[in-house]
Amino acid sequence: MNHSTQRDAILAELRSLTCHPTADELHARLRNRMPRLSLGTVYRNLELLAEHRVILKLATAGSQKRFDGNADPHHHMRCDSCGRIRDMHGMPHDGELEAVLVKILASTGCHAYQLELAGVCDECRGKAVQRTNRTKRGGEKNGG
Amino acid sequence: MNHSTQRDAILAELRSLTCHPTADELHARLRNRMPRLSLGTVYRNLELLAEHRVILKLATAGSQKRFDGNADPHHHMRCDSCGRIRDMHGMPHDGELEAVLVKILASTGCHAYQLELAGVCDECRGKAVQRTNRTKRGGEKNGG
DNA sequence: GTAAATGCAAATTGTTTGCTTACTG
DNA sequence: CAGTAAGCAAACAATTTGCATTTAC
Repeated sequence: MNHSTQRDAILAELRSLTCHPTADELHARLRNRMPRLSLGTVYRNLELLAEHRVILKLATAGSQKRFDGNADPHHHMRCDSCGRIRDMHGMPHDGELEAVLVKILASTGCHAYQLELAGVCDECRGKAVQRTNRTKRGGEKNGG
Repeated sequence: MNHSTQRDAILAELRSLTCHPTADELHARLRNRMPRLSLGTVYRNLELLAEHRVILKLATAGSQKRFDGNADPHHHMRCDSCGRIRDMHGMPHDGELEAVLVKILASTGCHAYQLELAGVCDECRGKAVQRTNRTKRGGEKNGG
């Protein structure tokens, strides 16, 4: 893997975000600074970086691939309503969970895990009180 | 949700499998018996069944959606080498893990979780001893 | 100077949708 | 019969690929 300006920029951008963007979201952001950056390059590099375990390709039930600049194992929650994926840190029993998972990794010989919780996020739960289900499905326009 | 012959067949087929087929894998299998079954119908029904939580739409890092006839929360392992997804039951510390996750669901208000472990499956590890890495990437032709 | 990476566009793949006809209750 | 669902084909979206050019070592 040679050095490349584009790859650096992609990685830096991804790392600067706490959300979990798709390839085209990253592309859109970077295009301001690098107008000639092509979407294909973004795809190629994200794939490459994930293969080298520099970043994480998320396991999600969604229709687009999402990436995470934080390659350390941690947990995600997918909101049933808005489709956003959020990091769960500092959730109750987090330490306990971590401990069990470390043991499981060791005993199975696996190198990583991804945990996706499904539910309705705080933000959407808040909304639901005011206007109850105006739209049927939130979809996944916003990635989180 | 009305009753439908096709939906029954799709569900039965999915439940009869321990692997986690894609829509077109299911379609291919069913087509023997139901030659006029269309792929669109398979997609529509899988989506519907998953929405009603009768089956599980898997969260995976792969490029195709995979479904699981077993809607009860359980764990999966994705093989880095062959791409197959396997159920992990009876793994060490399973009970412990379950217990923590139940607590976490309760305290976060989530209704489900999916855990995907990543590593190399027993079968591939076996092969690797005999012929070390003849093909670079196993891809994900075989779904698990 | 050779291998790797880019940009661009075209191709491919997976999934969804529109519409007409056929079931189900 | 009124509402769902199916079949089929066309549309769509996301991702990958081929190829000529550029960049890194």
